[in-house]
Amino acid sequence: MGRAQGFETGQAVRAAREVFWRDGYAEASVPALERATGLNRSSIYHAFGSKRGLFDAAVQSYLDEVVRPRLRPLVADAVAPDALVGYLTGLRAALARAEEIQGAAGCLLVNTSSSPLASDDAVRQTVADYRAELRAALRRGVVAMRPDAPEADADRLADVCTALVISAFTLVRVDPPSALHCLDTAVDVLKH
Amino acid sequence: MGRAQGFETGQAVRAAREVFWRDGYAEASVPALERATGLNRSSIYHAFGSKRGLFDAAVQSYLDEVVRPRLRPLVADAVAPDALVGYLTGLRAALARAEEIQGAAGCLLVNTSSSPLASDDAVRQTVADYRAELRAALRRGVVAMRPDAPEADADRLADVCTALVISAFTLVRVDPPSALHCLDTAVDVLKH
DNA sequence: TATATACTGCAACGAGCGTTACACAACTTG
DNA sequence: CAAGTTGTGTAACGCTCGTTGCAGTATATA
Repeated sequence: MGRAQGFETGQAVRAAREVFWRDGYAEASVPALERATGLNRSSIYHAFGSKRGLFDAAVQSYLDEVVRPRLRPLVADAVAPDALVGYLTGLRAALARAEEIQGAAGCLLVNTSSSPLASDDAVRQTVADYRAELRAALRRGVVAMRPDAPEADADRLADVCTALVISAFTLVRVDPPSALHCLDTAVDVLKH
Repeated sequence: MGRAQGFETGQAVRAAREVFWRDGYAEASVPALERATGLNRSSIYHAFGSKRGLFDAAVQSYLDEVVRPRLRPLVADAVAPDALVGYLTGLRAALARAEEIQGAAGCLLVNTSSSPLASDDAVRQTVADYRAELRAALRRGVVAMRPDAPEADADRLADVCTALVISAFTLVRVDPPSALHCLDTAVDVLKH
């Protein structure tokens, strides 16, 4: 009963996500979020309670719609031998693309981890979980690639790949060539 | 001629540096900088012109007093074979220590690279140079460790180490164990 | 000692922030 | 059709931000 919501929630969250992605939590102003979502403050605060509530929804949407789809081939029942290389090259293309499309660059969660919001326990947990998820997926890719390698080698390779990916995210804004080079190095490392 | 400055510039910059390090540029408020440095706004603005001027001084001080001293053994005339491992273990200790002492964590420049300030050309250049400097130093360490290794191997090892170090910086705030593990992995990789 | 110069304290500025209050419009339910 | 509930628009709130003006103080030079 009552009036129906005049906008699609998922679409609004997606628009807000881009702003948080580009500007970070603190520097994403509510007026900017209004503009991006096309919503009035009233609608935002009614639907999400606060700026932080919208951010949390954006993070959830980021995990569900950006991170996990990209990692899916690495957590499938049967992981293809070249799934990890495919992930890395796909990510490379995405990083290069994101650079020119708009300001949103790198990884929303990695960006967040170097901000004061990282002191928030909920955020900290989310980012830690994300890192563990990424690492576990990459490890699956390593194992699919080299089924006979010792566990210690798989662990080490997974750690190295994870670090190279995170570094790429970190560097995209300030040094895009280095960022892309990180992912190339990851592919290179996997072939030795 | 005229009245002498009542505070030591280097000391004030060092105090401000900690605040920027902990909170980032945008979230470091001028009142917080006043408190940390013990200076009045007037003194800050007279000496540094603006908040941004103080930040630039803080970055310079960070490079001169934190980054370069730590990298010195790696750019000496004769680099010791275990200089790189020494750097990594020293950094590990520093990361673990910084966690408990105060909020300032990770690397001031790496933290900055995931913030909107990274869009500033001067900042971007500084961070890019820093990354190149770090990578070059680590490469020297690799070469000192394995004088007979092919160039391509040295490059790859240097890239991997650089990425592991940057990842460690990125993760310190949200997942300290993983951050320390990155540096352990770097040492591990160097021994294979 | 007189004068010019440089540093500091106090107070206020305009602007933007995130948030809230309230009235009105739209629609579902009885 | 009436009642009740929910979404939207307008306006303002109190607060903090970075910055500036200005008077006053301390020092170096002449």
